[in-house]
Amino acid sequence: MASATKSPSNPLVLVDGSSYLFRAYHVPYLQALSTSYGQPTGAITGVLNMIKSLQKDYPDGNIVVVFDAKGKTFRNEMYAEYKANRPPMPDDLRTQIAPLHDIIGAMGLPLLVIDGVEADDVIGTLANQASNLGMETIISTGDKDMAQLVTAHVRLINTMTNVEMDEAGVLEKFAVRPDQIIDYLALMGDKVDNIPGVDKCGPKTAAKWLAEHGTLEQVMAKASSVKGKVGEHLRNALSHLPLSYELATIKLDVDLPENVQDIKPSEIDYEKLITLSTQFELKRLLTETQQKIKQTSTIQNELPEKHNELKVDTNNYQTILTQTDFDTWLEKLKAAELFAFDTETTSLNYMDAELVGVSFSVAEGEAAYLPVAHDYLDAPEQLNRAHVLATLKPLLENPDIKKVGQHLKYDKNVLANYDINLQGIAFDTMLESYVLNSVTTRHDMDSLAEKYLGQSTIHFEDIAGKGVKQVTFNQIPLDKASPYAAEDADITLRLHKVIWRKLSEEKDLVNVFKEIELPLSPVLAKMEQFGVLIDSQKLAQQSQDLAVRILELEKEVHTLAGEEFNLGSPKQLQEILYKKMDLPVLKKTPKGAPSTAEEVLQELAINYPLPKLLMEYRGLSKLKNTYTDKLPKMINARTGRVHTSYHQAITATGRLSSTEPNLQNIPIRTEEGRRVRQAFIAREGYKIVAADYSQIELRIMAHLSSDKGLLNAFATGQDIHTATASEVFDTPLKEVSIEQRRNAKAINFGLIYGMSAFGLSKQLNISRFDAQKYMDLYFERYPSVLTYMESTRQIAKEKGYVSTVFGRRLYLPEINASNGMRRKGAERAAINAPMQGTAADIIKKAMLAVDDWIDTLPNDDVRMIMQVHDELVFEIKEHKLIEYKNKIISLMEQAVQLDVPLTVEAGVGINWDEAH
DNA sequence: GCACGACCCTA
DNA sequence: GTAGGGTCGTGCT
Repeated sequence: MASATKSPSNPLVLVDGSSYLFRAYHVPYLQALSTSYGQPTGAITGVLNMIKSLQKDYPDGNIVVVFDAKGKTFRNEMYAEYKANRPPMPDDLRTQIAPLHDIIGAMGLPLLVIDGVEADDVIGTLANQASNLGMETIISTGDKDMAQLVTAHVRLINTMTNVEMDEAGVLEKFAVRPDQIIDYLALMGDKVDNIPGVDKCGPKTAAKWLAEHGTLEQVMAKASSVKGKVGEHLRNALSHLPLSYELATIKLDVDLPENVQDIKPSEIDYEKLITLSTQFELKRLLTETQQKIKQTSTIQNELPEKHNELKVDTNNYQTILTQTDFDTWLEKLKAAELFAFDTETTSLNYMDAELVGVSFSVAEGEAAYLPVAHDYLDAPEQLNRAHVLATLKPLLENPDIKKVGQHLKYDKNVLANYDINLQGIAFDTMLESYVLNSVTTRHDMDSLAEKYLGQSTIHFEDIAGKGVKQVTFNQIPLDKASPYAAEDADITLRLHKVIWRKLSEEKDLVNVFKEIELPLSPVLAKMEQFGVLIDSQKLAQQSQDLAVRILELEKEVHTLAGEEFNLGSPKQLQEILYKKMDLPVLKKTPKGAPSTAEEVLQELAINYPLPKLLMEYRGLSKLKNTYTDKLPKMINARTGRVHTSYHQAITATGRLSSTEPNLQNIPIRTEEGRRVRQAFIAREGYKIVAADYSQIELRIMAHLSSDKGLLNAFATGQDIHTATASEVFDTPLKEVSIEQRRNAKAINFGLIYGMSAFGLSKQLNISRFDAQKYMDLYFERYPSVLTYMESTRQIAKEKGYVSTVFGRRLYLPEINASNGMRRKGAERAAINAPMQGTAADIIKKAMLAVDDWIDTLPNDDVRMIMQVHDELVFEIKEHKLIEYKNKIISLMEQAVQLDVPLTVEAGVGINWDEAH
């Protein structure tokens, strides 16, 4: 044995990929590796590191990587029990194989995966061919069985331990010659592969016998003369030893697509390597690839021809300061089939944002920034904003001039404040990325550039600073602002090309993008711009009332506790409750501290006075801090209304989210909470109409599962929870008790959330056993629901994603995770996503239909002002209130056609609370 | 000044 | 048991 010695000039290096894959998978520090979205990458990293090390040790070597194929091999046919004791490949290893193959392929290394045989056999065949041709061959493996392949020309190297073995090495290690290894292995058998050998015969005995008799055949012939227990074992093994010998023999004559001398590396696919290393967050591979690209392009640049210099130059960005340059670019924009467009402003809030400049890109690397309002000291003279906008207006408003942008809803809103109605939005990279895969990345431009282009962009913080020292865009010098702004447009166009190519491959996704997300964006913009009217006086009064009550509660609590403390601090509260007052600890937080959460307080409130007061305190201070104090502050001075932002590319499932303020979590469950809703009012002469889908997710479950009982219950218009209770508890509809209905409701909700018996038992405060009984009963009555749940889980595991009725996809990176908690969590998400996601699709389609209808109305009679997942809220003029309300109900109910009817309930009121 | 956990509001 | 956002207190930089 010797450590890696100098290699022959250009050896054939055969890599046993599968053996390294398994070994790397079990290395602790590699096991910890995974992407930010939960895809394990330890085994990939391990194998790549190993290949890298081989490339370093054998710079001129011809590296060929061999993997086991999926499925059975000829050895299984020979011996049904072969490897029967092996557990199936863990899912978190399986998911690493395809990416690893892709990466190795992109590295240009020949990759062999041959059906019906193992990697050993392919390596054996290649080594044999090479050895016959007198080629120096190195087999890189961690598998001792390969020692049988060692010859004068063939050596083994274990790249993980860096131990190399030639013929002498084999003899030293195993005390038998390479040509005796098969005999040696047959005698010992192999527990892991389930190959029978001679009982109690280990390496020592096997080597001893082979030293005495030379071959297995001779050992068997002399079996009768072997004394003692071992002799007996040997004689017992005689009948199966020939089979063991055969199983241990590596094939040398596998049918291969190419002969060894014809296997050559191919070109390195840098682009693919960048994509893959970015996708799987393989930092080292990414850096090395980028370095190699740099080296390669440097070499190209050093070539005498300079004709491609312009092409390579990615900094061909212009700053437009003169009318002449502006005119030139206007022509470019008009001539372009599609151009990228971006605005630079003073604020992320579209209502406050002032336009500072615009940027364009018409081709990769060809971009310009047109500043109009930089006003730092010594700022150069710029074109006049009003003039620029007036000139651009016809272009920007022309629906036939196609634009692409990143999150253009924002730009559309900003431009609306300058009386420009941005049209011709053909693509939006944020939405493209979101539809393509909602979960593997955030959808901001910096993240997208990293993921899809493998490029790091100039970040806003790089040029504007951060924290309190951050300046607004008008303060940023043009030498910094221009490259940033032009790059935004340039990158957007590049991103569009890459993402759209991927998206185009999936018809369903293109459909979701074109028919739902892209047209929805301007509808949301309209809702945001219009805003919601808030009665700030009413909220101010509520705040005052709340303040009084909160102060009272604080005093009472302090008295009970015997000291003053901050009721808002869970930490201080813990001290008081569990240390000072010595209350029982019912539950702990994930970090191990005793919990003071609502459900705990509720339990404690039965026996102690303080928790009850605290619950009231919490409820009221939440109300005051989050709603009654904050909402009036969000009123825009110009419009007198509140303008939320609807985020279209945040949630995994396709729902919208709302911020600044969040209008999707306004209280409704308690009386005090509902008062906040009373402050959501309509303009003079208008009323609030709130229309919501009833039981939409359960209806979708009925549609998706095609369950007869469930479909029938909806078709006949029954109260679904009562109907469920009637079935599950075998009670006539009319005799269903309140308690039974409540339980049925919990089951129904649980199903939507992918529940377990454990979860249901907690929800209903019953035993796990009873919960399981309920669930069993449910599935007995609605068997197709069970089938649907199971097949959804199955599909998720196989494909890695689930889909909505309209083809939207949700990827579940952790669906095959080895961590049980994570896997189970992904399974629940897989169950929930098609229902929640389809509901999101439906209301989005309804919004489009309603918006189309609103556009046909002559006056400003109807305004869609809010969306809360299954509810749309409108401001409607009083004169045709009922007619319009009914029209909206019908549009929402007919928005899509499912196997169940959709029903919408709508209410009217002078405020949002009354409209419910 | 910022990130994070605990808590609580919604569908 | 699903999907979100906002506020507060706390502890680190």
